[in-house]
Amino acid sequence: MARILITSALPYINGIKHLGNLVGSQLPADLYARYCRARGHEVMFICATDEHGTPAELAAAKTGEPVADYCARMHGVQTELAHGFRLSFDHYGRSSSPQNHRLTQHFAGRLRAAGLIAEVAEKQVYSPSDGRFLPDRYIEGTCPACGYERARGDQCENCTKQLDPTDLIDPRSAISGATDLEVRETKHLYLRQSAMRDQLDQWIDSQKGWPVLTTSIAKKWLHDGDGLRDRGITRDLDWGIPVKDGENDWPGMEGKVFYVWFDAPIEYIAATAEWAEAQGLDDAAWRRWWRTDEGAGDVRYVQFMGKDNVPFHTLSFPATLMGSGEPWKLVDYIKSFNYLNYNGGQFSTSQGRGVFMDQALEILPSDYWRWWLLSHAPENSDSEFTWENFQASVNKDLADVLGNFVSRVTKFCRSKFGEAVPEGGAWGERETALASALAKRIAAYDAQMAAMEIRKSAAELRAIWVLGNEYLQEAAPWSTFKTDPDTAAMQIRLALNLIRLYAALARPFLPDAAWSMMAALECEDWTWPEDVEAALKLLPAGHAFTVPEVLFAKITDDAREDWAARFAGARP
RNA sequence: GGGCCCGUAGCUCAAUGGUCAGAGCAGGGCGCUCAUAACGCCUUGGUUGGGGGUUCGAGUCCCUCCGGGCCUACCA
Repeated sequence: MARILITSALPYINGIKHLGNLVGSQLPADLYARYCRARGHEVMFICATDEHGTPAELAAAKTGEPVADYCARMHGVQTELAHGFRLSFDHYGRSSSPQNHRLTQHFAGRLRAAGLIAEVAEKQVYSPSDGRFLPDRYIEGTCPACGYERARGDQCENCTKQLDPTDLIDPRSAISGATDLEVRETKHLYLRQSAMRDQLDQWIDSQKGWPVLTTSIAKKWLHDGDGLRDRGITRDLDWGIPVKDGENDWPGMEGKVFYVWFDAPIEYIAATAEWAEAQGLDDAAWRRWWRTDEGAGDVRYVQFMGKDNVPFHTLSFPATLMGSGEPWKLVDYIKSFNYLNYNGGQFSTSQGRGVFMDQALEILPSDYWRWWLLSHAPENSDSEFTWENFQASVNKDLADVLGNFVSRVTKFCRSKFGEAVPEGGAWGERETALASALAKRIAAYDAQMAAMEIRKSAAELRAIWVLGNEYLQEAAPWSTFKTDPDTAAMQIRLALNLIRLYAALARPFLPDAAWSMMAALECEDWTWPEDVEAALKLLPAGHAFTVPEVLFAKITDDAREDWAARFAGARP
C-alpha cells in the first residue's frame, strides 16, 4: 500500500466550467484517485476553487454582489456540480480560506528571507473611472501595426503582434470604455525565478517519463531567450491575500495582494489543511502529506492539469516550494492534457460555446459523460466532441456491451432459476480459459490505469466486458439448459459473478452504474479481482439478487438532434 | 517572428527503428435467440499529408513543403 497525493488544477471561480475544463483535470484526477483507492492505497485527493484575480472582481461587479459573496455562492455551485459528476475529492477547498492566507504569507516571508524576492517599481495603466489598475489585456485600442480597432493591450488578435498597452492608439478600458487612462507608478514583488533556473532545470531533468507536453513547455520557459524570467507575484487589487512577510507587515506593500498564480498552487497545501480542520484533526494530519520531514517522505504526488497550467506547476510553484528552504513535497508526476474541441471549434466560456457542466447533467446522468470524456481524453493531441460520436460511443459501449450484458444474464437467470444464484454444475475448460483470458486483460487494465493512460484503460475495460458476451455466446446457457440444467446453472452463476467483477473494475469510470450493479446483486464486496477464479466464485449458490432497471438507456437520434441544435450556438 | 505538438481506414484513435501498419465504430456477410433489434464470428477498407534523404530495414530518424493546433510570461 502506497500513499498517493493527487491534486487537480483549480477551476476558476468565474462561472460554470465546460466539459473541456472537466476532462482536462478534475475528471481524470478523479479516475486515478478512485483507481488508487480501489487498489488499496491511501489517497488524498484535493481540489479547490481559485477565487482571486481581476476576472472574479469583474464577475462579482456584474451581478452586483460583493466579491466575497459572489465567490462563496459560486463555490457552492461548483461544489454541487462536482458532486453531480461524482468527483470524489477528499476536500474541495477555497483559495480564499484562512489557511491559504497564512500559508501564502508564510511562503512569501520565507522567500524574502532567502533573498528570492525583488521589489520592483514599475509603471502601469490606471483607470480612474474603474478605480483600478488595468491588466494589459483589459485595455483596448487601435493596433498601431494593422489598424484593428479592438486590439488588446497584450496582443492584437487580428495581426497577432505583441503589444505594450502604451502602443495602442486611442486606448480605453475594456471594462468600462473609459478613455481617461493614465500611467501610474506602482511597486510590486517579483519572485526571482531566474536565480533558481539551474536548480529547476536539473529537477525537470531528473523527472523520468513525464509527458512530452509537460517537459517541452517547461524547457521552453527555462531556455527561451534569456532564460527563465522573474515573475510578479503581487497585484493592485482589493480581493486577494494581503501582502505580508509571514505574520508581519510588509512596508511599502500596503493595500496590495498576492497574484492569484502565487496563491493558487499553495492552496493545494492549504486545502489539505482545510480538510484536516473539517475532519477535526490536528496539523500533523495534513503535514504528513506535505512535509517530507513530517511523514511525506513516502508520498507519491501526482498533479492533473490542462496544458495551459503547465508553466506554473513545473516552474513557479516548485520555485516557491524549493525557494522556501523548507522540505515541502514536490510533485512526482504531472499528467497534462490537451484541449477538447466542440464540433470543430473550441469550447468557450466567454462565448458560451459547447456543453457546460450544469447543462450536461440536465441532459444525462454523469456516467454517460464520464465514460465518453475519459475514453476520449485529449492525451496526445486535441480531441473532438461531436454529438454523433457521443451517441455512438455511449450506446455501443455502455448500453450494448455492458448494460445489455447485465440485462441478459439477470433476466435469463430469473426466468430459468429464479432470483438467486443457481446451484449445481462444475467449471470446465471453457470457464478456466475465460478466467485466464480475464486475468490477462485485467492485468493490462491495471497497468494502463497505474500509468494513467486514460484512453487505453477505457479500451481495456471495454475489452473485458466483451469477454463476458463472448463467453455467453459460446456457453449458450439457453440451449445448455434444455439438456443439462446443472451446467447451465454453473454458467449463469459465473456470469452473475462476472457482473460483480465488472462493477468492481468499472467503478473508477462509472461509479453510479457500478453501484447499481452491486445493489442488484445485493453485494457490497468491491474487492479488486486479483485472483480471478476466486472472484468468479465469490457470490455463492443461493445468494439472492434482483433484476436491475436498464443501466443505460440509449440516446435516440431525436434526442441527439435536439441537443445538437440546442447547443449549436451561444449558451442561452 | 520564435518554439513545441499533430497529420495513420469513412469516423475516433493505436503501433521501444524490426513479421503482412492494428483496434473500436460505421459498411458487407453469416450465426445465435438469453438480452436494451441486443450478442458472437467472418469480412471490405491504407502509396501512414506531399517530396527528398539516412538505414539491411522508416508510420517511427533527418531535411523540405502543405495543412491543423498550442504556447510565447499582466486572463487564469
